[in-house]
Amino acid sequence: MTQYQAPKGVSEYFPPRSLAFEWVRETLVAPAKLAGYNLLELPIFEDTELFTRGVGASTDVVSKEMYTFEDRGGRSITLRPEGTVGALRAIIEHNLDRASLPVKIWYAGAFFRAERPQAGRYRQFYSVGIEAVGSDDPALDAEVISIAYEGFKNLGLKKFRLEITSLGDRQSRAAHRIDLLKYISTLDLDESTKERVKLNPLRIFDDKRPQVRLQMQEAPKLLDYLSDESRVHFETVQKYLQALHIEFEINPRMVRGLDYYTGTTFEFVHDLLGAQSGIGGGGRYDGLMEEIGGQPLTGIGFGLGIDRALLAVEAEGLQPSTPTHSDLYLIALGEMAKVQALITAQNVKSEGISVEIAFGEKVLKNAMKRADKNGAPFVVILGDSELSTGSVELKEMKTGTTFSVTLSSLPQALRQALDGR
RNA sequence: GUGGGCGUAGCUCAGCUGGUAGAGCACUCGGUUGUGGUCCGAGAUGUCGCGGGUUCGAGCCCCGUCGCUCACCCCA
Repeated sequence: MTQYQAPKGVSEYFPPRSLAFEWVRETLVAPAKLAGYNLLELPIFEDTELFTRGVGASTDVVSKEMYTFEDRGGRSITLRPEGTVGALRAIIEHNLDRASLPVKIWYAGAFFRAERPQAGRYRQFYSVGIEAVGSDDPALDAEVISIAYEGFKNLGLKKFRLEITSLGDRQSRAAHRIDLLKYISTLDLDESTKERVKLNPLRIFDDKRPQVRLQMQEAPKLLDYLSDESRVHFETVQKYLQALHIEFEINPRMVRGLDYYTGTTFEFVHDLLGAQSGIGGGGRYDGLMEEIGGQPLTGIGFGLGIDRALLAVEAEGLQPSTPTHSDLYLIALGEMAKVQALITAQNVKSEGISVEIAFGEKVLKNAMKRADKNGAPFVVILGDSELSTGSVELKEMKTGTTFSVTLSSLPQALRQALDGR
């Protein structure tokens, strides 16, 4: 065993898998950019209170999963467990919500939760998120959902589902809560579950244990308590999704782990991932801006798990579209040739062609083997004869054919050859 | 925080009822001078996670410990 190991439960990506990770991240971000969302680069830590206020003290995330520490000034700092609250804080702090609404931003990066790791669950994980603040138009809900949907679809994923529900507005939930508590009080539950119910009775819908699920079969569902306004909003969102040919199922038992969600709420689940099947989720948060000191603006957003999306991609046997090799492999024989190789590589790269130089190779045969392993479609050898004539053989590895080009015209010749393949 | 499984070469793993370690892949070199893929040959590689115990002797048995992993709780 090596002396130093990465901290427990972190996900690390190195070649070649890091290329797939990068591709997943960019693919998930792309639809947001196309819809006019712009980058918001955020700190990875915030004042602890921001999360306890925003995410909600009753949540597991806040009550037992935060990486919290004291900085040198005695302030309580927490590594961000999710992205929405920090994004809204930045929007408020920098008055981004004074411009035309809705404010539409995206972000990507690491998040932290101090949980016991398992398949698809890490202590440091990566998400892509978007937030749209300042509009309660149901069309915005549909857009946000469609952006996530397009991202997963563009990865090539097939075996994922979209589940949606509405958590209603304040009135809807107050009415439901009374009946739900009444129902729950008749159930036979263990102590820790009763405690959870006290904090947020909706949580019990998420319990996976059969003895609890069974008892919850007949529980009153929030969807049946929606106010007229909430119900119309939810129905309109559904209508839009249908128009976009985005398939979904309504899951009245869906509960999100964060307290701020209201109204439209959704989750993307993948069928091949085991216990941690959620690859993304989000929803409206109509009281959150005010909660953390901003204007009373409504908003909606999502977080998509890059780690889990990558696992899903691999589970479906999909390949990233980005190649792991360079366009050209450049072999230099001798000291003089090495200088020329560096210069040639510079010229080739200026044409936007990727090139790798064979470093430290003395034997041509071995250099060729390496070229083959690299997978580059073209190879050029630079030796004494090439230096004296100023012309090189450009070899296409797949066919084994070579053609002679002058060093100065190599970038253009390569461009042609690559385009012609 | 609770429970199950597992820790042997860079990777995937084998190692029978205890006798101080092996395979495949990968890697390095070679199969006559500057041309790869296949094939053949040669080579390097391990404190068998760590500590203790039982034993003449432990990779194998016992205890502890650390780590990884899967699941529960919960979530991306």
